Amino acid sequence: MESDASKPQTTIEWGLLGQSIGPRIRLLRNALTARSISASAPYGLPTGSLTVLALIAANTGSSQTALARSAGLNKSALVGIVDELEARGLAARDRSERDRRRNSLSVTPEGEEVMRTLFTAVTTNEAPIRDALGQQDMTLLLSLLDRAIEAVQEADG
Amino acid sequence: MESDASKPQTTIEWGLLGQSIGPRIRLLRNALTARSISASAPYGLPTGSLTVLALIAANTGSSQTALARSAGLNKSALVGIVDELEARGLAARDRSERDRRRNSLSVTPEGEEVMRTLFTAVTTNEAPIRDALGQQDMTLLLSLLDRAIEAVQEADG
DNA sequence: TATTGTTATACTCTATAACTATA
DNA sequence: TATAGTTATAGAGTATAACAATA
Repeated sequence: MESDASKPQTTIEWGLLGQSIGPRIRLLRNALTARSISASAPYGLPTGSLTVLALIAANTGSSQTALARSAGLNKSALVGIVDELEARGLAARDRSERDRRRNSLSVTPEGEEVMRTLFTAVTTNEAPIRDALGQQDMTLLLSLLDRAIEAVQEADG
Repeated sequence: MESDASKPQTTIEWGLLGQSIGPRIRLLRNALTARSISASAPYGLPTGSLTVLALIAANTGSSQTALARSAGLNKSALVGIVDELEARGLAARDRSERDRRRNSLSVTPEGEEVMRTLFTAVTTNEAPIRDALGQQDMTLLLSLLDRAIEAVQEADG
């Protein structure tokens, strides 16, 4: 890790969008995705799979529609992800007894393991941010993001 | 605007990823993109174009490579965006005199106008977030995001 | 040799619309 | 009729690799 004083390291000049959140979110997403792909490629799982896996684990028995809403995804988009998780034996689909239209989702023991392994990759991935912000500001950032998420979800109905 | 007490409106349970920034960024990006598309569709410009336009305006004479780095994009990805902006007469490419490999980018007067029009769309787009956070927390969120961006950019070299 | 911009190409992610099976 | 999940399909966004022009 070299400290390179030759880099200007100026904050990006956003111009008219200086007070807008969109461009920043996009940039961060691109950067994190790029890092995440190289980190999780060995496991052959696409970026969003771990998120879905974690959501299933935290909401066992959830339906796919409910899960899609939590993940901010279209229900169709979720099908393929769950397909893959199921094919790898990481998650299970069971028909709900009470409403046979619904799938009841759960994580398998294998899924739990993979989840934890990938979790360390994510943590490593985000380490630069965590290090730069420190524990306190990181927590603050997360809570502000949660409030932002809540706001857009409410706005979109 | 109805206040609907019937909605549980619980914060999403991220489980293992409760302290991770990635899933939240992804979700916000999806939500904002969806809203942004419906907002800017009348102008026929893809989501990222306004960001690039604003960056060009704020950094007149910038090269494409420099711009790509600022926007967090691959230089190849930027070519198509600039192509479109140029085709619509919103931005101009001129060969740099001092280094004839480089393009010197600038925004046309027409581009300035479109930029301002689209800016109002973006502002409307993000209004729910701004309203929910208030001016102070919004500013705080933006500055934390900027620090996060700086951190990942430095980490990625 | 190294860098800027370009092209060709392919892949990931996500959405829309139409379908089925249940309710 | 309405909802949960599925399929088929299409589109936006982005990256990699190879190339030409210039340094």
